[in-house]
Amino acid sequence: MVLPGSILFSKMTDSVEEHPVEGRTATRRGKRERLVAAAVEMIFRQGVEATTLADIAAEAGVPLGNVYYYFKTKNDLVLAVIEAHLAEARAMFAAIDAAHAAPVDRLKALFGSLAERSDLIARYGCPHGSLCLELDKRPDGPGPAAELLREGVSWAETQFRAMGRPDARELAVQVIARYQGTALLTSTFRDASLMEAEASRVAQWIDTLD
Amino acid sequence: MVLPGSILFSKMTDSVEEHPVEGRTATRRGKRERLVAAAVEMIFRQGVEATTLADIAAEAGVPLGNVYYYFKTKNDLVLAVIEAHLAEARAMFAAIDAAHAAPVDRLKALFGSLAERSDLIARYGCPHGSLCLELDKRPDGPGPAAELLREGVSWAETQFRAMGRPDARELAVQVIARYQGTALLTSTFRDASLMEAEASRVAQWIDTLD
DNA sequence: GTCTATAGCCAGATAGAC
DNA sequence: GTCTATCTGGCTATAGAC
Repeated sequence: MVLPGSILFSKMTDSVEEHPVEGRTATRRGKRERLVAAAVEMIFRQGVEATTLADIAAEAGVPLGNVYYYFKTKNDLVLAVIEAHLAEARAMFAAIDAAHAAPVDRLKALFGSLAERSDLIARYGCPHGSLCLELDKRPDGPGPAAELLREGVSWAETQFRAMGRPDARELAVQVIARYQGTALLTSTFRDASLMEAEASRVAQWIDTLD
Repeated sequence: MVLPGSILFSKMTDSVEEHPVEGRTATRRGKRERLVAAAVEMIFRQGVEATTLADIAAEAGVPLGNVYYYFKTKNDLVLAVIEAHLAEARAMFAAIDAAHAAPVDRLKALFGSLAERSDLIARYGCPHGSLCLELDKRPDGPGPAAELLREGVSWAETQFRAMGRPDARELAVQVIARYQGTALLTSTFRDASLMEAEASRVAQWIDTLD
């Protein structure tokens, strides 16, 4: 099965409008998207604080000053990054739902795709967890970043509930926590096999619940 | 059972030497320790990047410029913070080992004490995981911070091995990953009950392995 | 050993020509 | 809409009096 490429690996296409009725709109969309894609990439690799707007602008091939035409502040750009991750995550869950009817298969498919990314996770960790943890340290809390984890928990809860589990919520929290914790150890120890081993363990565990 | 207070909650005592044979040494030790304690606290709450030396100096009641008498760079101070956490973690494991002979009880004791800290974890997360994740984003990797997780994995591995489990290493990785992942969700959602629920689940799980 | 003042740098953000 | 040049502030780190 092929899942949609994560936003992390496939840069967003600089979609040139197919019918560029108005040149300005086409250009604007392209630059904005490139900036967000560059920000997603750089923040994934370096974290929010360590990534400068100059880094992002350079990666996107946009002059620094021009960034402020699209985003009033750095934080606005970070919010756009979170939105992009959210949209990507939702697309992935939708694709899994479309490809598999049984909740058991859906849950296994999720961990299968995570295992496929184990190399990237070993290098940079899970982008959702990283964002939540870093933004959580801010005075105003994680804010919208928390949605990144909530989305996964909700989706998993739906699957467990469809399996007839009354403890669906708890199981969903557990399965996401196991993934996030494994991602942390996988990246800290730079050992992709940890995530792969966890994926197969989760698959077995899911079967015992069915 | 009472475990030694974590470095996170009990500030290091500004130990005035009981026999201050030499005034200078006593003062120096006190200031250095206060700086490390303040750094541990501020970095736990705000993260490494967001914490300035001015923050730390103010918290410790030391003039900013004086910090450089004790630490050549900010990074040196961060290393001292990691060392302090390591020492604290080792002390905690030693205390558990001393209080319980059976590995099953030792593992349960660990999660019991983590559950007791659930409120603090709900606010700021696990300091070890936070440090690993943030420093992992640096060009040179997590460096010595990885020891923080390795220490826990090694200790857990020893317990599982004493239980006669040939898969002790894998089990140790799993149990630490479960804790770290739960800590992330606990702090992101500001819900201490997640950690408490996980602690009792782990206790049950440990029993099934015995 | 201690502390004040400040140097030097680099980030986010803005002004304004084009 | 685009881009260069620059302002402003805050941070790490140092100089040097005491």
